[in-house]
Amino acid sequence: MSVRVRMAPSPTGFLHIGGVRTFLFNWLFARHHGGELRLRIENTDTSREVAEAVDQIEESLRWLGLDWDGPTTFQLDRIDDCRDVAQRLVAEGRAYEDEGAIRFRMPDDGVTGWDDAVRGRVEVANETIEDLVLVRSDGRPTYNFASPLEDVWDEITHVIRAEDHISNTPKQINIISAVGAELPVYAHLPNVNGPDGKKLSKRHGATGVDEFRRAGYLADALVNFLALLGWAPDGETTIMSRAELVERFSLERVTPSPAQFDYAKLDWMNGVYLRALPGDEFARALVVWLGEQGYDWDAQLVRRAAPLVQEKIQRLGDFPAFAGFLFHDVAPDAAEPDGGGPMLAAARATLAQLEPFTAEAIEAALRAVADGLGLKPRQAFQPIRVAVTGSRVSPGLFESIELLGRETTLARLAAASR
RNA sequence: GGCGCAUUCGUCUAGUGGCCUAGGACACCGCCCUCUCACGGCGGCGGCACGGGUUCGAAUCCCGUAUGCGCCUCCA
Repeated sequence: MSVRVRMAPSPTGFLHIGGVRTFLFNWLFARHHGGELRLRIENTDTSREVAEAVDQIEESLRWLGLDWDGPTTFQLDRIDDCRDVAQRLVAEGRAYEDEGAIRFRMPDDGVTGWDDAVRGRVEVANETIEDLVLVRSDGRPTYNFASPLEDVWDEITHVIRAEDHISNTPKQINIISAVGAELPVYAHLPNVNGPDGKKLSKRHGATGVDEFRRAGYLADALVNFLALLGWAPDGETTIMSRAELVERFSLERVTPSPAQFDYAKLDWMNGVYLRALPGDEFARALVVWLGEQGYDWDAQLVRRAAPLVQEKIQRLGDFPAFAGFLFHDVAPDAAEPDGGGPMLAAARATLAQLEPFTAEAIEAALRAVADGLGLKPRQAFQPIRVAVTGSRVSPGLFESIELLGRETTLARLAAASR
C-alpha cells in the first residue's frame, strides 16, 4: 500500500519551528515509503488569514528542503462540499441544527478508540465527547469537521500530527465513520517545548524558521537536529545526512514523551555541519548569508577570511562579530593589561620591513621579536591581537594580519601604542 | 474540575524481563594541545519520579500516587 500524508499549516503567520518538526516527520515518512506528501492550508477562518503567510510558509519549506507533491490546496475551497456533507448528516439524523449552527450527534455510550502509531491503543468514553459544531451559524465549517473530511477526500493514509490533537481525534474518527469512509492511521508526535518545559515561545529564543535562517543556521543542521526531537535510530547516531534520515526513519521509533528544544545542542550541531562543509562551499554560504543580511562586505575578502573562521564559529551569524575587524575600523580594548608597549613597537618596526607579508613570514618574524624581548608567546601576541583585531578573541593572528594588510596593521598598531 | 497523554543523567536519547555495577550525545568541570578562541584528544560529574505488586529476576509488565503537559471555542 502506498502512503499519502499531508502537512496542514494554518496561515496565521510565519512557520513555527515546532510545526516544522511535525512537517519534517511527515516528510521523512513519505520519502521513506516512496509515498506522497501534500501541502494543505487549513484556512476555514478567513478572517485570520494573512495573505503573505502562505508564501512565507512555502518559502520556509523550500529553504528547509522539505518538498511536497502536487499543488498546495486550501480548505476554504471545499467549504461548499463540507456544507453538503453537513446537510446530509442532518437529513440522516446524525446531526442537528442548534441556533443556526449544525452540530454532530456524538454517540452517547461505548468508546471511540484507535491504535496510535506512536502511542498504541488510545480510547475515550463517548459520553465525554460533546456534540461537535460542524458548521458555524455563519456557514463556515469548523476545523474538526473540515480537517477529517479533507483527509478522506485527499485519501490520506496516515495523519501524523502533534499530540495536542489527541483530544480531537475521537471527534474526527466519529465524523469519518459517520460519512462511511475509511479511517487513516493516526500518529501523534510528542510536543516540542522550550528549555523550561513550557510551550516553546519567543522568550526562549528563536521560534520562527526565518529567525533561525537569519541567525545563520544551516537548513541541513536544523533538519538533523529536529529529526532527533522525538525520534532516534539507535542510541548513538546523531549526525545524519538527509538520505540517512529518510532511510532510517520509522514511526515505530518515535518516542511518546515531550522533548525540550535545546538551543545549545543545535549550536553545536550547526558547528559540526559548518566544519564539515568543503572550504569553497563554506565560503559561498558565508557570502550568500552576508548578502541576505544586508552586509556589503567585499566578497573576495570574505572568501579569503572563510578558512580562518570555519573551525571557530557555530553559526554564520557569528562571523560579523568575529571577523568584522577585517572589514571595518576597530576600537582597541583599553582594558588590555599593560606590558604590551615594547612588543607593539617592536612588531610595528618589524612588520614595516617584512617581505613577503605572509602569515608564515609574519609568524616567524613576530616569534623572533618575542624571543628577543624574552616574552612568552601568549604575553607577546595578546597585545597585538587586541590592537589589530580590537578583541581578545579572534581568528589566527598571523593569518589575520596577512589579510588585513601591512598598511592597516601598522596603523592599528600605532593607534594602540599611543 | 472532566477527559486524555507523558514520566531514564540539567537536555536529547538507547534500553521492549536477565547482556544494565543503565550506554551515547549536548551542556558543565578538569587535563592535554595551543598566539586568543575554537577544533581535537583524554578523564570526570550526573539519571530509571514515588509506592505497591507480578516474577527466580524489573528501567523494562500491572495497579496506585505525584508531577508536567494537552484538550474541554460557533480557534486551528
